[in-house]
Amino acid sequence: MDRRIPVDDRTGHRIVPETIRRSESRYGNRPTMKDVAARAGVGLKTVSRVVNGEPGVTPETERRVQEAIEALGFRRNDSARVLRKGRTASIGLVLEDLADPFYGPLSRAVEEVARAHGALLINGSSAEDPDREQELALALCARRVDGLVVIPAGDDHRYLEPEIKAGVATVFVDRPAGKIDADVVLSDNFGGARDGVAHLIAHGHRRIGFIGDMPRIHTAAERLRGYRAAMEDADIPVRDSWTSLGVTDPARVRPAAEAMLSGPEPVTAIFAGNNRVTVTVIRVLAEQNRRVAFVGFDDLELADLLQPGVTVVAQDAAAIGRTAAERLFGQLDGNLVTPERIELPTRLITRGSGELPPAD
Amino acid sequence: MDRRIPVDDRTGHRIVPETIRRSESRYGNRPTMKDVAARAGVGLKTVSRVVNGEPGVTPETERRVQEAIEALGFRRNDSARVLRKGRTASIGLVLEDLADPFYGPLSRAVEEVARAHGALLINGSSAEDPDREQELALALCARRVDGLVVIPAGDDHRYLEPEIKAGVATVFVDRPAGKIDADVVLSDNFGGARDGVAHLIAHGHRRIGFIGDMPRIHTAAERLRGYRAAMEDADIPVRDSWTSLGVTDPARVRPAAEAMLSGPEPVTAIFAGNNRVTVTVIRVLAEQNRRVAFVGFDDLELADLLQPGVTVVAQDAAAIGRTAAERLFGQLDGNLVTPERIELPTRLITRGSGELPPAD
DNA sequence: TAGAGCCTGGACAACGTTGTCAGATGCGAG
DNA sequence: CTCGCATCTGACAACGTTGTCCAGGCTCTA
Repeated sequence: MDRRIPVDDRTGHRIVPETIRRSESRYGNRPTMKDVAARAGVGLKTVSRVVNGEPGVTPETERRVQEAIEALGFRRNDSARVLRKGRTASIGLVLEDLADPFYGPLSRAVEEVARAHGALLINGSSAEDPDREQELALALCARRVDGLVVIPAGDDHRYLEPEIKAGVATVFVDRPAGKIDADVVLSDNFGGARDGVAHLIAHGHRRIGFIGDMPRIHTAAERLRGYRAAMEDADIPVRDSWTSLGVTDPARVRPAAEAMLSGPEPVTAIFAGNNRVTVTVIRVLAEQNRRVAFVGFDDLELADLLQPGVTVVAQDAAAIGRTAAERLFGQLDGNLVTPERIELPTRLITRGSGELPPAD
Repeated sequence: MDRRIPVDDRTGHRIVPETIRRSESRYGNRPTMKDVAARAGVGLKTVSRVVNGEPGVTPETERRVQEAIEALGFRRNDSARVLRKGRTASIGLVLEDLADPFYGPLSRAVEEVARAHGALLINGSSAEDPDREQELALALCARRVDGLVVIPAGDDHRYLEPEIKAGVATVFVDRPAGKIDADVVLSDNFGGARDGVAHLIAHGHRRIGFIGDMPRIHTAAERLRGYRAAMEDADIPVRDSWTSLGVTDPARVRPAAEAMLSGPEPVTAIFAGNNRVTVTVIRVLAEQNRRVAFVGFDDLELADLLQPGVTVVAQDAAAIGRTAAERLFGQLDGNLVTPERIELPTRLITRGSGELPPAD
C-alpha cells in the first residue's frame, strides 16, 4: 500500500487533490439541497420549502422536487439547520450510571417528554465523577443542547453559570445544584427515611442500624437526617456503632452490617440508605439465623418474592424524570422564571421484612 | 394571558419585531469567536487556533485570547464545527426501552466505547414500534451521527440503505437487520435456550413448557428453536399445549403458565423465553404447592436470593454493547468492510430452580 | 546591512441550511 | 393592451466555525 500523499514542505500539511479531499472530509458524499435543486431543475429555496412543508409551491414543482429527493436519497442536514435556526431540538441528560436500574426509567421518562416536544435526548454517564460530569455537561452545551438535566456528581456547578445565562435551560435532579440557584427535582429523602425508620420503631424496634453512602452526597445526608429525626422523635439515643456511612460496595457493606448485628448492643433492625446497600444487606440477613427487620430505600424488582418480602421506601424514578423534563421545557417556553425546588413524595411499601418484631 | 402575536394575513406567519425575533431565534446571545477576537484584539482564526490548541500562537497572544474567552464565557459552537468538518463525533443508539434492565448496561457499554473514541451517544427508545424505530433512526441520521447502533423493532431496514451508502456506520444488535446486509452482534439465543432446556432434561424432566415472545421477533424464534432442538435431541415429542408464544405481559403469561401446570399432561418444568416472562412465571411458581423446575433466559438481580435460587441462561449485555460499539468504530476507521454476524455465547448459571427433580 | 527563511496573524471562502426580498409569471379588470 | 395583483420562484446573505493562503515582522547569517 504505497499510496504516498504529497506533503507541503513548509507547513507539513498534506496536499490532496480536490476530488480526494472532498471524499475525505465526509463519509460518502451526501446530496445537499443544491444537488436536489439541480436535479429537479428548480431553485435551492424551493427545495427548502418542499422539505419543510412551507406553502407557496405548485403541486407540479413539489412532485419534481420529491422525485429528486427520492432519487438522490437526500436527507436534510440538521447540523446546518441548527446553525441557522439557533435551536437544536435536543436536550442533554447527565446521569450517574445508565446501568443503574434507578436511572433507566428516569431516562426513559425524560425521553418521552422530550419526544412529546419534538426533541432528542443525548445522555451520558458521569460515573459519579465530578470532573467527568463537568466535561460531559460542557460538551453537551457545546453541542448547543437547548436544555440540560443534570444529576449532580459534584457539588459545585458554577461552571454552568455562563451556559444558563446564555439561555440553556437547566434542571437538577435527585440532588440539588451546588453553589448556583437552579431548578431541582428530588425525592423527599428526609421524609422517606424518617417514615421508614418510624415504621420500624412502630413495630417495636429501638436498636436500629443505618447503612448509607457518604454524607457529602446530598441524598445520603438527607436520609441520615431522616433516620436521626425518627429516632429523636421516639426519644431513642443513637449509638455511633449503629450507623455506617460512606460504604456502598458489597465488600464493605457486608462487614459493616455484620458488625452491627454482633457487638454488645446488636441492632434488631436495619435501614439501608440506597438500593445497592439494600441488596447486600438482604444477602447478609438471609445468612443470619435470627430474623432481623429490614427497610430499604429504593424499590427492587422481585422484592415481593423474597422471604420475607422486602419492605422499602420507594421513589418514583419515572415521575422524577417526567417532572424534571417538564420543568425544563417550561423554562424553554419562557413560562418559568424563578428556580424552584420540587420534592416528590416517597411511598412506603410494606412487604414483610419491615414488620418483623424485634428478636431480642 | 392575552399576549396576542400579530400574524401576517397572507402567510399565517407570525410577525415579530426584530429585537424579539432575535432573542427568539436563540436563547440569550452567545459570544462567538468573532466576539472573542474583537475583545482580544486579534483575528478570528487566531481564536480558532487557541481554542483548538493549534500551534503558531505566541504565549502572550494566547493569554489574551484565553482571557477574553474566560471573560465572555465563550464556548465553541460544535454545530458549526460539525458543519465545517463533516464529522459529528456522535453516534446514535436506537433501542427498545431504556427502562428495561437489559438495555441499561448495554447502553452504558456503548457509551463507554464511544467516550473512548471521543464521541457522544444519542439514544432513543423505539418502544418496540417499527415506525418509531425508523423515525428515530432517520432523525439521528439527519443529525449526521457518524454511526448507528440499532436494536431492531421492525424487520425491514431497507430505509437505512441510502444512509449506509452515504457512510453512516451501522451495527445491529440483539436481532439481525431485515432485508439488508449489515453487521450484527447478538447472543447465541438458539444455543442458550437449547442448553437451558437440555439442563432440565438432564435433571430428569420430559414434560417441559416453553413461554416466549412472538416468533416474529428473532430472539424469540431462535430460543423456541433451541427449545425444540433440545427436546428433539432427547427424543421427546413436544405437545402443543406446552408452548405459549407471543405473550410477555404478566396478565397473559399468568394464565398461560397456569394452563401448562394443570391440563392432562402437566409440565414438570418451565423454560421462560425472556426476563419479563421469567418474573411472572416465578410469581406463579411461588404460589404452587408442588415444586416445578424452572430456567429463565436473561439474568435477574437478586435471582440468587429467591427460594430456590433462579437458574438462568445469562446474556452479557455489556459485552454485546461493547462488541457492537467497537465494530461500529471499526467501520468508521475503515478497517471493516464485509458485514459480519457475531454471536456471543450465553452462560448457564445454576442456582437451584433448574436442578429440581420432576415432581411427578 | 541586506536577504533568506521562519514565525505569527488575519482575510477570505466554504460547509448546508433558512430568512429576506425582489423578480417572474399569469390572470383578470379597466 | 396595459396595469395591478396574486402567486410562485430563486438570488443572496447569514449562521459560527475551520482550511487555505498570503502578508508582515522578526531572526539569523553572510
